[in-house]
Amino acid sequence: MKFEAVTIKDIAKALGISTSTVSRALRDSYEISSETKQLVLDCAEKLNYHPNPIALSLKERRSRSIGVVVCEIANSFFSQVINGIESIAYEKGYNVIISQSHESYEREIMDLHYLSSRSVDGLLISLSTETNDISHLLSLQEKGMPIVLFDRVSHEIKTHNVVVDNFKGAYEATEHLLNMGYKNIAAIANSEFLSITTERLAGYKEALANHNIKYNPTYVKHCFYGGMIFSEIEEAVNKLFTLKQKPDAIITTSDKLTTGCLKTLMRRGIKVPDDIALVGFSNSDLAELLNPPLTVVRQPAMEMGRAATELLLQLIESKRPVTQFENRVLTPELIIGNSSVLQQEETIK
Amino acid sequence: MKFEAVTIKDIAKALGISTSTVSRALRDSYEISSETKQLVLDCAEKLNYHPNPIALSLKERRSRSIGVVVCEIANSFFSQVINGIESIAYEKGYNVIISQSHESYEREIMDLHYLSSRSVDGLLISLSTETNDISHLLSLQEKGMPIVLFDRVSHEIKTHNVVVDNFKGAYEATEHLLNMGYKNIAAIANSEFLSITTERLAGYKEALANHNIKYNPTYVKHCFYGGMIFSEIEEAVNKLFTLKQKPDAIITTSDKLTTGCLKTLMRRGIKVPDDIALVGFSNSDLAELLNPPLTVVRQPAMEMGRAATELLLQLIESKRPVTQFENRVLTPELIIGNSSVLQQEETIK
DNA sequence: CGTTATTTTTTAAACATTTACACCATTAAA
DNA sequence: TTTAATGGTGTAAATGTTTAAAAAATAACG
Repeated sequence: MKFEAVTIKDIAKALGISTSTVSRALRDSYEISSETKQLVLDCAEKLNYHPNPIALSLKERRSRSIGVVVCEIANSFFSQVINGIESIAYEKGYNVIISQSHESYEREIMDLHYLSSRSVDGLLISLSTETNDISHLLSLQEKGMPIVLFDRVSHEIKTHNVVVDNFKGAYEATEHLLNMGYKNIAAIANSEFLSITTERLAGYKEALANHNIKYNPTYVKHCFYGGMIFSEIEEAVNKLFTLKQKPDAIITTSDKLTTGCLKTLMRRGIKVPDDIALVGFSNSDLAELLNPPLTVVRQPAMEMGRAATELLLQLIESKRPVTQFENRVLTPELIIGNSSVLQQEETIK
Repeated sequence: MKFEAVTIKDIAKALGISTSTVSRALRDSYEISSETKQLVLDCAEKLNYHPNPIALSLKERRSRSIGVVVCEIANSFFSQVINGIESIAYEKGYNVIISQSHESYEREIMDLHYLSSRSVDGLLISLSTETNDISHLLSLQEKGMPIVLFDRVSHEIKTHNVVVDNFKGAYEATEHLLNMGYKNIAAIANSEFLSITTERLAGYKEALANHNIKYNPTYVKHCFYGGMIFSEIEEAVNKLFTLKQKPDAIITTSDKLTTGCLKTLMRRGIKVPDDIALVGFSNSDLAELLNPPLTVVRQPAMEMGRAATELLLQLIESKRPVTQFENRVLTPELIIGNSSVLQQEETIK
């Protein structure tokens, strides 16, 4: 049922020469006379010859493919990152093999096993929420596998990183809320394991401090699965609303948390921003269409995918072992909607 | 820089036996004595042997990977489909190589070339908007490449298809608008080339006919690039609003068109549903959070991906050539929001 | 014409694996 | 005792390609 392709042998046989001559002619080696070259090229053309990438992979011990592990494909942020990855990979003749960890540590390990056994030439990974031990990555790296982390990174592994300035994103979002007159700002954040969580919360705290607002730990709720389990978010919101001093604003630190939080508020009949303001990290194209149009911190996701892939290919194609690693930091963008702007205060600036 | 893996040879050398014995022992061949088997297995374990899939691919002339071509990854519908594809592929030990056509015929051809030269074992494809000639698919199929089409299909190629009941989805959406009292229902649709367009418009027309509303061709606007170019949608909306008899409702036939249309209406300050109602095909998770909560036709995207992959693997793994092809039709779901329900008429039913 | 230098081509090994076939002991049957 | 069958293992070829090394063909030169 498989179509058998034309091989170098077929060309050799057709022309009555050896396969090595054909091989060299095709790669335009200086050792082959130009007549023979032309002959081979014409014949290859005529027979519609295409080199077999698998045989090549076997020979060269490289597959010209890269593995990607994200927690979920169907997520605006990650699908945009993948878009960026794909664009560079396509350009450079690599293919992209994608797998999802579904935020599970176990699944992440299996994915990595799978990808490395499929002999990808390198790996792009954004850690799962459950991952706080990265020895699986370290051992892969030790065996020589080039790895680049993006978004959810770890400083326990020495390699290229691509992240957004999470501190800045959260700082600006929080400051924006403060400028709008909000004083009791709660945060709904991801798992404490994740780099994005600590960095974003740090920005949040710093903004509070700089505006002389005391940091209140009960205002910070963590959703371990980042909203993959919806009840997590409901619970976080509920807890915030049972506090004596209810918050007047919420900042959420990821796409799923942001939309999940809005959903919960809407279902509970809580008006945004009248009852409570909301600002969140989100890469949804629909932020401005939401009710209310959402103030979001938007990450240059596509750019992140592109940068990570470029760095990875650099690692893969480097002749000598790389020891100097780059930590590329992209800039997030605060897009102001109505979810953080009280109607009557809209004139405040 | 590449880590050299343990091979069957290393095991053979370590135990002083031949590679063929090792190979057979590992695949648990009946020809090998159980002592030898145990010896080999233990040794393999100890050396952390993993079979080289590339060598296997070369030998077996199959790569255990499938190629996917969609127009865009960062799109709720397609990312959900990919999620489904990935889940089945993972289960069955195949990997998924994704590429995007970006709605370009030329790019689609290049993608297919690329994937087939990478010797994927089969292809899953949803046609680009520009594709009205599928000879590239036919010639691939002729060479023995198993192909399954989904969502945007063509009846010019005999193979498995997985689609949603587009007629029904559009019919029910239109009928819903009619039931809500709307009479002048416009449609913003994709390229006329696409199967989804004709099927969905057919459902729309049939619903009108069954409610004794005359079909008005000027109410139907096509966006060739399905809203990938935003101005297309603006133009379509503008044209509808310059008609003498302005429509009182719009039905949109795809994700991008739906959100794009809502965006245009919002930017123009047109109130939905007060000024005009809107119902659209969409797989966004955020439909209920939009302003207004959108009435949408939702496709079982994940299910579609799963079904298409199952059918493809069936083709790939079939011993004998398959001649009976299945056209699997899934059922869409109409989710009613507020975008199609006039507030004062909310009681009408 | 014979020798050397140069150009061109072929041979063979390698990449990791599978498998038809051959081989060699045993052991059972004749 | 010979023959045949059986069980276990090794040899070698095959998958498609590259490449070092050997070989052959050609050219140059005295």
